[in-house]
This record gives sequence, C-alpha cells and structure tokens, in this order.
Amino acid sequence: MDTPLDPDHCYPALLARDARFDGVWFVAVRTTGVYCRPICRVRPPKRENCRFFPTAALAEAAHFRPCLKCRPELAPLARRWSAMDATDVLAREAVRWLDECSPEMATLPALAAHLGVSERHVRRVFTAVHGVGPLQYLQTRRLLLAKQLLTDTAMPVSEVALASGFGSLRRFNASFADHYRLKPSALRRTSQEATAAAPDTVELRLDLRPPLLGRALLQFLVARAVPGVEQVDVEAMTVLRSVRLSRPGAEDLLGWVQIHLPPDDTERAQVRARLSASLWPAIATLMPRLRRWLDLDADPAAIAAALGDELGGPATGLRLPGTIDRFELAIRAVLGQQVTVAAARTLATRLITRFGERLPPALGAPDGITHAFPPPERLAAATVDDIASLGLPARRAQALITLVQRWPTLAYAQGRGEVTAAIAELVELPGLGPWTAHYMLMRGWSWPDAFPPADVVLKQRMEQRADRALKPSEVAAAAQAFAPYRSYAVLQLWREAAQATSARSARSASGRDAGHKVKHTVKRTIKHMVQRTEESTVKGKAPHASPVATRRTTDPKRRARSAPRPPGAAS
DNA sequence: ACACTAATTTG
DNA sequence: AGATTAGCCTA
Repeated sequence: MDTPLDPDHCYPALLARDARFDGVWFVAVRTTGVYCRPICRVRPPKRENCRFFPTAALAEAAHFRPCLKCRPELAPLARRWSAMDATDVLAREAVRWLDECSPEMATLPALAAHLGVSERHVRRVFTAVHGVGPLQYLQTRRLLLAKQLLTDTAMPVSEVALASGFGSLRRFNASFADHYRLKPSALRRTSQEATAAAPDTVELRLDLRPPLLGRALLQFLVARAVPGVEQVDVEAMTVLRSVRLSRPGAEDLLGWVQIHLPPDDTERAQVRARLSASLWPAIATLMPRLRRWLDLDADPAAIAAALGDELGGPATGLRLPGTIDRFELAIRAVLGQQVTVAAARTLATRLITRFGERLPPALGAPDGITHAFPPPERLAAATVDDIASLGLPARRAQALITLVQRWPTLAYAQGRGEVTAAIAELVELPGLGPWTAHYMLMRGWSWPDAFPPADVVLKQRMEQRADRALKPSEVAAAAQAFAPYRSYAVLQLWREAAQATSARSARSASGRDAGHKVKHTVKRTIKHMVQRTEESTVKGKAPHASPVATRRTTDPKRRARSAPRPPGAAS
C-alpha cells in the first residue's frame, strides 16, 4: 500500500508547484470538489481545505472531479520498481492487463482468470495496493480518457464514449454527469478549427516531468529507424511510425502515429501525438504504450541524483527509449546481436520487406510509411532458411525462430512476473545471452536498472572514468553506484561514446591530424561504434567483432546521422 | 495590455 | 451566488 501522504510534506510542495510530485499525488479541495495536480497554476487553496490522494482514482472515489485547468488525465504516472513483493507484482499485472485489453474483455472474472487467482484475491490485492477496486480503477481511467478526448479532439461524442471503453453513449453520459457534474458537451465548447484540417486523425497531448532531452531521444531512434516503418526527423523533432496493436480479446489494429516533441529548452514541455483514425478504438491501450515508448513517466531529478553529478548532470532529462510493440523490439534485439546498429537496421529492413504487412491505402498513412512489423503468427510460419536468407548466420536465425515459437509462453512477452525471472527465462533460450536479455528488458519493459554485461562500449567508458583497466566483474561492481537507474547510465555512456566518436571523425575528416593519429582515431572509432553483443551461447564465448561488421561500422552510421529526410516527409 | 477561464474564497 | 485571484491567450 502507498505510504499515507503527509500534508506537512505535500502542502509546501503544492505551494512550490514542485513538478517532482506531478502524478505522484493529487490535491483535492473540499470547498470546490475539484482535484488538481501539484503543478496546477491556480490560486493555492488553504491548507485546511486540502486533502491529498496518491492516485486520481482515489480522489474520484472521494467524489472529487478533475480540474479543467491542470488536467489530471495528462499527468505522468508514478513509477515504482523497487521493493516489489508478490502482491505488488500481481497488482501491477492487473493494471497492465486492464489497460491493454478490449472493453468487452474487461471483467473481473476475465482478469482473475488471466492472473490465475480467484476473483476475491484479485479484488483484495488490487484494493490493498491501489486503494480502489479494479472496476473502479477502470471507470476512472475511462472517464479521464473521455475527458481528454473531449478536450483535445473533435472526435464525435459517441466515438469518444466507445473509444474510452463505455458500452453505450447513454451509460457514458450518465456516468460523466454523475462523476464530473458536467455534461460531456461542456468540455467541447472550445473552438476546434485546429483539428478540422485533418478530420481523420486526432492529436493528443501527453505531459511529462521536465526536462526532456528530446534531441537525444530522436538521435537514438533515428540511428535505428527502419525505412517504411519509422521515419525520424531530428530537425523537425518528429517521429512517424506504423503501429500494430494486438489486444487480448480483439483483432489486431493497424495504423500510424506521429509524435511531435517539444524543443529541449521548453519550460512546460508537452508531447503531441497524432493518431490515424484506425487506432481510435484502441486509444486506451495505445496511450500507456506511447508513454513507455518515449519514457514520459521518468523522473529526471531522481535519475540525475542516482547517477551523480558527473554523469547525472548531462543526463538530466535523458529518456530511456522503450517500445510500442514488445515483440518487434525482441526480434530486433536478436537481429542486432553481434552487428552494428547500422547493420541491424539493414537486417530489420529486409525482414520488413519480406515478412512485413503492407499498410492498406485506406489508412491514409503519410508518405514513407508503408509497412507494419509482422506479428508473431506471421514470423512463426518462417523457416530457419527463410530467416537466414536475410543475411543472418544460421545459428542466429535459429535463435530468432526459437524466440518466435516460444513467444506466446514467455513471461517477458506478457510483461508477467519479475525482472530476474524474465531474464532467466530469456537466457535459457538458445543463442540469446545476458546482454540481449538485459537490452530486451531495458527497452521492452522500460526497466530502469539494466546494465548489459560484457558491453564493450560500457567497459571502455567505465575504464576511462576509473582511469584504469577493469575486469568485467569490476565494471559491474562500479555500475552498482548508479542503481536503481543503471539503464540511464547505460544510455548516457553510449551517448558519450557516440559523441566522442563523431567529434574524432569530424577532426580526422578535416585533415588536421597527423597520419598516425588518424589511424589511431579510426581504430578507436571502430571500437566505440561496434555496439555488439556476444552471441552468448550457453557455453559462453568471449565477445569479438567480426571483420565484416567492423568494416561496415564507420560509414553507414555516420551517413545516418546527417541523412537528409526524403521529400514528402509529412510534418 | 487585455479579455478570458477556472478555481477558490467569502458572505 | 458574487467577488477575487492567477495564469493564459490574443492583440
């Protein structure tokens, strides 16, 4: 259960509008019946009129309605990874399942069946951890999503009701009026010319805890962007990609999403997400995934503190790129084994061409977005030879096939259980080593505390910081200092390495270096850029770069950094 | 600088 | 319910 909120602690934070607590708790004001985020820019309520709640659902259960100004539905979520016992894990899984499943499926019996425990137990555990029952949580979430859609989009009210997960317009109207003391149309009176231009898309807003280093996030994504599926424009600060959504109890949906990140120095940063109309029925599922993809729930201040001044300073606001589709990420992690980022992208491109699903023209996808990543069923039909023909060694093709076949049963795939168990299960798979497992958890689960073992770049950067050679065990020990946010240290160290490399290659390109120095530079460059993983079989081979991978390294990646965007890149 | 919105307080 | 306050938008 959440620790009770201490007004002595919360009230000053409220007066200070401390963003660190945004989404961590809400303040409800007795005299008005409204609850707000701590950052709300309204006249501060008197202390004796305040009540503090750890979640929006609890505030609503106490009959408060959300503020129309600070919009609690946009708030970043509170994250809890540490101190998880079995009860916490079960409650977390329950929330994720409720978030992701289709409305018809969202019943207590179905939830209990999914979790493999009795209904009574689900209810007890859920209430103990979240303070409200599963259905009340769901109700709150639906109402808040409806509120957002009414405010941000021109979507017809009947569509809003369905997209938010209500069974009928009538029940939606009744529920909305009941809880919020407002008619749905009351949120609609603002002018909607903005969306009139593109009636078959909706644009949503997502809030976060500033700062956001959007450029760094885009640079990570652009290096891995697969043509036809993803299009990143670092200058315009946009990401465009196709989306496949699979939900328990419903058919897959295809569509696309365009993300617009705010400039890095924006004070009140807000991300915008434009969605194709095809995705409306699954907005509830998509929103949390978008948040995890871009790591909008991160708490930069806490991360920077854990990383220390030297590393945490430059990393303040750095995000851990996650994924919308954990299956896609898993496959691409295997494709990326033992090869450079650029080579992995080439392989992924071939995979898309061969197995991807062409987007129907009716989706109205912007130019350049042509395919969706194949679902597990589709790849399950492939043979080892099919996969190997993409340019993978037979061994790795086999590893990929095994992963696909085991996918439906993996705890990792379902986001079930604890990190250590998920890693253990993944490492059991042939051809999948600890580096890949860590990487998969780091991005697929948004696990903040990964530190991929035996990573060459990480070892070098850690040695440089320690100013001496380190054994692998010493690297791991030194990384303990960054817990529980080692993933962010990883990102920052990778980033430093990439920046050092581009600085060196820029210097050598300008021809100011002496000959022997240039040679040295090139060698270092290659070492830094070969971001590979040991193909850790169970036998455990030492990592080494193949000459082929090494030669490919410098060239394509440098080109990728300054690649002009194709014409017609929508923005 | 100004009109406007939404919340909070006051009576 | 009316008055006040803070912040936002538009001019």
